Amino acid sequence: MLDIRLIREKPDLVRERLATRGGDDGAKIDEVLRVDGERRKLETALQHLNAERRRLSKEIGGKRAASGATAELEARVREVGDEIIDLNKRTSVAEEEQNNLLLEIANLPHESVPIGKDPGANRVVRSWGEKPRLTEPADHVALGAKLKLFDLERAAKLSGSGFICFTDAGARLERALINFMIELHVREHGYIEISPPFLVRRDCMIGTAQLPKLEADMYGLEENQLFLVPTAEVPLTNLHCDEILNIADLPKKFVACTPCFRREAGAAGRETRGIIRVHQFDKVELVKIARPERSYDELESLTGDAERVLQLLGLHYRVVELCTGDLSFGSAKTHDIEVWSPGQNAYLEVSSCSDFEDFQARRMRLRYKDSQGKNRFCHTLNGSGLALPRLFAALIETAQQTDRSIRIPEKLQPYFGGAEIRL
RNA sequence: GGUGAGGUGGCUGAGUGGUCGAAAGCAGCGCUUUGCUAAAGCGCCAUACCCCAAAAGGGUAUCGAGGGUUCGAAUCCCUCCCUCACCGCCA
Repeated sequence: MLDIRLIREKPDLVRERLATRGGDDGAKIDEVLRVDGERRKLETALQHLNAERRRLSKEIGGKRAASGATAELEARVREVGDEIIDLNKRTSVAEEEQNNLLLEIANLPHESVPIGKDPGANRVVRSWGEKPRLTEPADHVALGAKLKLFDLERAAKLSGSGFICFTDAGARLERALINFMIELHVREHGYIEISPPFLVRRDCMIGTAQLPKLEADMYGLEENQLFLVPTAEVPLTNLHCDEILNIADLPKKFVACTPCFRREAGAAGRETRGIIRVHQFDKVELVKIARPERSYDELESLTGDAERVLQLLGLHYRVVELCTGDLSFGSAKTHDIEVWSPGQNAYLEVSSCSDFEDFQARRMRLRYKDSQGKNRFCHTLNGSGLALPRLFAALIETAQQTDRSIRIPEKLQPYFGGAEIRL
């Protein structure tokens, strides 16, 4: 969330930056400012009363020690106490109202982010490799069916539409990709491997800003108030919530592979063919907790770490810088990595590398002690490294041979235990 | 699931009704001593918020969370959450 002091001191700047996203968060700024003013008034009055009570209570203590009469004083304190209870309630209500508003206001886009309403204003910053020259390429659905790599019909029997059941060589290929990516990030990029819980508390979901806004997209377990993680970003980023880290320990770099659960409410009919958009998928996720000065350097290197996966697999991709209107709620700047899918004849988003600055850290009270001994909020970043089903689809489509067998990229062969897939 | 113990500052840990935002130690910062390092000595060192144009300064809250008792709560009572130990059950 945004710093209330920034909103107070530079409301116009905040409104202006928020307006570039295209939402109506600007209106919430007026609301927050109103509640903030009210809250502070209440708080000040409350503090005066508390001071009064302390003073009188101490006086009673002194008089009692000197065996003086205190009945009159006690009656006065009782009155003050009643007022305190009342004011306290009103202050808490205002505090909560302010906090709830702040939780619903999006992050400010970084100055370098191109201004624009929709994906049309996104900027391709670079691309790598070339589109493979294939004559009449089969798409992953056809390839998967022919080589029995996954079975969507049977998955639907188990769980309904939007679920994947990888089978045989397909399951092995997915596992090979996971191991390949995790090993790469751990051994060559210096990330610490984590195997986190897949169910998290509501607070965590608020911390990384999936909630309150995106509740309709999340799977939750009502009974015990836990949520299925929509991405490993949630447990990884929250790992150090409520902590004050040592500056020497930054940046912290984590990698984890977890299933990701998403309702995809309202996405019906869009990109839903095959395994491109599903309710559950595996994803290797990269998360960094960084000091603010290094934040944007860390974003560049994180993006590079994710790109490396595609380079080693020989898959053509491009990196797109999202415009202000396409930025997710909490992000200040985002690079999407899009791999080429010959079957769809389109680029598929396989990673979204974002810098949240202190937006998430403030929500989860994630701080570090700077060299002056002052506590400051960390910056948090994350990006997929990479999402499995789309990577899987792009890989088999790109690596297909004219007889519809698949040639496994050389770097992946040791993990897969073979050089090709054919029936 | 049952029983018991416990949750205090960056960490360890004392504190059972007022003068406690909290002893002591560790870590950190500054100074002194020193060829350098080490060691020693001295001092400083929680957070958030509010008031103030700002600085200086002042104030309030916070001892897991919420509620209660009381003139007054880290301290007493209740509820919840979490941790640990043992027992039961189970991959």
